[in-house]
Amino acid sequence: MPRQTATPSPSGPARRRGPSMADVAREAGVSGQTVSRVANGKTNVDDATRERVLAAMRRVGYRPNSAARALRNGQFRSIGVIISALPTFGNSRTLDAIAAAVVPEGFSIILMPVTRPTQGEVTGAFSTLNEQAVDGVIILIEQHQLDQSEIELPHGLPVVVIDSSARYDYPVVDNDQADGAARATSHLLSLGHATVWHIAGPPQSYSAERRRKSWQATLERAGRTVPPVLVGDWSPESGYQAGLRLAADPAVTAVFAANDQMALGLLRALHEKGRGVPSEVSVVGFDDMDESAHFWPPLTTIRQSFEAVGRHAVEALLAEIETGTEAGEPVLLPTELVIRSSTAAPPA
Amino acid sequence: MPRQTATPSPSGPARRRGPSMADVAREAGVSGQTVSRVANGKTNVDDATRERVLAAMRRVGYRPNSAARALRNGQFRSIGVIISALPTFGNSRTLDAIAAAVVPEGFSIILMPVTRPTQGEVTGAFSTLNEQAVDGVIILIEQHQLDQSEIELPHGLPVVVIDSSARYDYPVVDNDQADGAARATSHLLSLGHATVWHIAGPPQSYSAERRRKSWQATLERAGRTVPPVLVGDWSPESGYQAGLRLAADPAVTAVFAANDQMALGLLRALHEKGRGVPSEVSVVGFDDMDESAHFWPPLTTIRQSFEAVGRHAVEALLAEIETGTEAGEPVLLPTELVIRSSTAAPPA
DNA sequence: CGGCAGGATGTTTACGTCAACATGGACGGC
DNA sequence: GCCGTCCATGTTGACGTAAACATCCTGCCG
Repeated sequence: MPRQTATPSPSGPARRRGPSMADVAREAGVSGQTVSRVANGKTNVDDATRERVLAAMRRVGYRPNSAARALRNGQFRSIGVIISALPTFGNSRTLDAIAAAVVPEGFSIILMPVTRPTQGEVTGAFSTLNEQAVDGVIILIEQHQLDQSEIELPHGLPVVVIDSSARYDYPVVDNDQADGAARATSHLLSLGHATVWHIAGPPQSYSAERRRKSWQATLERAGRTVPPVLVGDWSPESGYQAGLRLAADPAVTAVFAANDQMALGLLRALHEKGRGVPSEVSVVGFDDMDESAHFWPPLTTIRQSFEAVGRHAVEALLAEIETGTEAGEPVLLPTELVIRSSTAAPPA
Repeated sequence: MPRQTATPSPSGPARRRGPSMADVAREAGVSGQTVSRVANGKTNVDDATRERVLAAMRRVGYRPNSAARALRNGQFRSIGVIISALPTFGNSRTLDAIAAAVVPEGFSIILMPVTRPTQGEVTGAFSTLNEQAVDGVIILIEQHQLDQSEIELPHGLPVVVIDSSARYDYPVVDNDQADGAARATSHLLSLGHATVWHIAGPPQSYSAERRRKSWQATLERAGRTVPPVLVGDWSPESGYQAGLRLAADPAVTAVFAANDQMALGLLRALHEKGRGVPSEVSVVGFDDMDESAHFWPPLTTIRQSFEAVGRHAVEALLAEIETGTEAGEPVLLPTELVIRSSTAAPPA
């Protein structure tokens, strides 16, 4: 067998390009332009011709090349979602809502995960943003994470932020954290509790801070003493640790946890220490996860609508892409108190 | 002020195209090709020239146009993920792992959510697949959902499936469902329980079926009676309903729930009926959610590594894209039994 | 029956990038 | 000192699509 001479054909990935409009045009005996017209549903094409082209498309297995289309039209019909902590309850819900809202508009979602910039590597979001590939961006990470990352938003790129932080220069959509925390606190107060303890989220989180401040303001407005804050990190484990301390204090009769996961850890701590819920201690969470209705006892909590947040964010972003002008006022979606079995009047 | 005459400028969305290589080239006083070479990190460029080009890029705010690149190279450097039920624990975890694995390779993730084909609308995945926009696809939905959807995979598109179903013609990556269910069942048996009840997932789900069969086989191999199966739908509520029935039967001392969420509902039912866990009834789940360690009592469960699944899926897909040949054998990842406090020996 | 409107279809061109080839200058070997 | 090499850089063209413009045909009006 003779030594194989260098083949001129591209050796590597065997990049078979699919059939193009020209192929369809040849097959149907029309010009490429007519194929384009059919592909785009233009009306000024004879029915017979249209049928012929459609048949040819099917025969050769034509699929429009989105890259060529994007190049030609100067539009990608896709939006990026900068996200970290994707598997988080709220984030995955919101992402799902964004995806659902975007599909009917004919846009695609490009995921731009923010990874820790390990040893100077560029983060995913950064490298993707560094090239033109999306028509707009929805930011689903908290302010402090964005600050830490080396991401710089390209000038002129439409952006919508999902967060409550006031520091952003971009349109913002979020649930009304303050509203929810006030509802939770008021609910416990109205049951007759003298005051309400609080397990807060991490202080870097704007949402956590917002909930904490609103809890505090609600207590002060009612003229109650404000107990010291316990600080968690959203995780069940941190709720458990805080709960262990709370359970040891007989004065504690009502606790508002800044999310349902910490509430879960708290419940476990109370059970372990033999404190009855809600007979001795009432607990309110925040989020209303699927699981919360089946915690033991079923958790009273604040429901926020991640679906609505996702929908509004997409709406605002698409409007900005369309018109080139930023949406005006921030959007704050109301929350809802869901009363289940973890709250009751304090022991007599 | 005179009536404004029709401006020749494009009225609509004010589609400002960003600066292109030509702009950078003009600014730097070099040819477009040299800009291209710099942008792609080619070595055969004089250092001084490179610096000049880099500076020009920064000055004009150049970002490469990925559409033009994709068109030119015949490659999109992006992979699609066909997904339904994104907010689900396992799916969001897997998606995150996929995204993380894909970024270092310089690929992007395009989300292709499967929406119910309401009144003949095309689903997201379908419409996206219908055009060339990705180099490969990872399918993260179950066989029966794919069958129901009107999705047809384009011929020749590299595909990897995350599922255990044997019916696929594509490379498959998944956790070893049978392995996990066998571990769970054996664990309970080894504690001294006469037999093990089972709350199964929906029968359309291949994973659910696989777990059920393995549970049954394990019992039979040990010569135990096989109790009737209770069928749930993965939700905590369905676990609760099944649990209500189980709690009423004093013969029940050990239950294997096909996922942690149903186990949660089961726990609630047992508490409500006053049956002690694990003193009277032992419970094992499947998944090892973040929350499971803080259920009451902390749940013994089967941990599966969604991270590994995502990594392997990406690896297989990229290899297929690269070489054009399908990966060979299905990959089954082992599971792990995590023993916590919801299991113990049966009451004497 | 000339002329003209309007619809169907074809031709040209540009979108931004990069492989392939072309050019031109510096340097080393003989 | 001549020629061949190698390297930096420039020029050309093609990827697939669709807007803009050109052409041709049909049919209707005066």
